[in-house]
Amino acid sequence: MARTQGSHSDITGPRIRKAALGLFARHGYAAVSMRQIAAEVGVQAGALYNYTPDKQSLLFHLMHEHMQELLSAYGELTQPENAFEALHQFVRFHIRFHLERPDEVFIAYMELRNLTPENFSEIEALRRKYEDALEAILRKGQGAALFDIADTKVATLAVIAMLNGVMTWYRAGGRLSLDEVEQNYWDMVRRSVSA
Amino acid sequence: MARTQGSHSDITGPRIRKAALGLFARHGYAAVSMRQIAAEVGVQAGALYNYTPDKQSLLFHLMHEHMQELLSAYGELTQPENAFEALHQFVRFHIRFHLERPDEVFIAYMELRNLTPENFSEIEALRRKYEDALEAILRKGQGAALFDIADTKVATLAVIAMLNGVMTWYRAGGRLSLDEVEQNYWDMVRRSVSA
DNA sequence: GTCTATAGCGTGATAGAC
DNA sequence: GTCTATCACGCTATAGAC
Repeated sequence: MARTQGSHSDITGPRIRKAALGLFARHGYAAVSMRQIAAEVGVQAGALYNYTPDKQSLLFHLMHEHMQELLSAYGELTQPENAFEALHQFVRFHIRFHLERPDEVFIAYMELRNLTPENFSEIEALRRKYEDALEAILRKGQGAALFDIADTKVATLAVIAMLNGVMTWYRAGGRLSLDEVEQNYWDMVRRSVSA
Repeated sequence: MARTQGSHSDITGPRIRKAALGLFARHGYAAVSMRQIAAEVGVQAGALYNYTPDKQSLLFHLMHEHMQELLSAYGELTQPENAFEALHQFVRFHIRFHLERPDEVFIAYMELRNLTPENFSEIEALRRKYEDALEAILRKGQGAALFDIADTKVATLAVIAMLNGVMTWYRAGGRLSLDEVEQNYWDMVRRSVSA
């Protein structure tokens, strides 16, 4: 399987990131060595440094790309005028997007402390932008008397935390279908903020 | 500060666990060395092995003790007959207990993958017992028509996930008092499951 | 019970051949 | 672009003096 010689600039890079993604998610950034990543790709450890200046950049790249994709995917949705519908769309989007990327999500939440301070700030800013999108919906619905929320910031974080919980237990092919899961969470989120 | 000789069997053990707790919470189990823990306690690395057979046992001990305390503290509460009141008590207990032990909670959630399979199973069983306590409340309230829940298992995990979210942002002395935080979350939890 | 010293190994990253 | 070889260092855990 693994070639021992030759040029693969176009495919080795993605394969390294994919291997790092899986290993970081499974064992944690600090517990994974560059040699392990190289072995999974089928190259020697030194070859990795043709694609990343260091291990930290590998982690940052994965997290940054994930957050950018999250924001751009959500940004492409057309926002319903009605805040109630907008919240419904957010809930469905959040669950579906995150369940499709378990490794990326896991890393984005668990490995924040292994980023350098500069890298941490950058990722944190992106995460904040996503939270702000939800908070804007809650504020709008509160203004329209659709919602009854004591504190929109707390509610924003509570809703996201509740939705993130689905990652810890949902497995495709389990007792509940994805649609049923979405319906379950939407029922709870809707009622938790409704007037 | 650090003694260089002498006997301290009665105090060094707890100090090691306390140092490990803080370092594991801040930097992660895999990223913390026995030398770092020893330095914080003020002894040499070799001395740690008078108190723990290895690093893994240190982690397991911290997580196991935390889960035991959680279960015993909750078990000491007198359970209200009314499921609505029982849920209210659970929410307040969960928030208060967890906010009092940020390091222990952080480790209990983040370091599960760094446990050996045997140790993982043991911790997981304790966590499951705690979840079962909440699920029993939801089932009881559902039976009494106090709650309207599509799936009690999903609701159990959703409520705990929502409540755990408070750990990521609450800081004593911040904008909201502990009582206000409890009230906010209780409002949301109550409505999310109410008939 | 703590120390010093060290065994045995793994780490991230680099140099130079091909 | 990948290889082999290596540097310089850190790691867990142990041995034996005190």
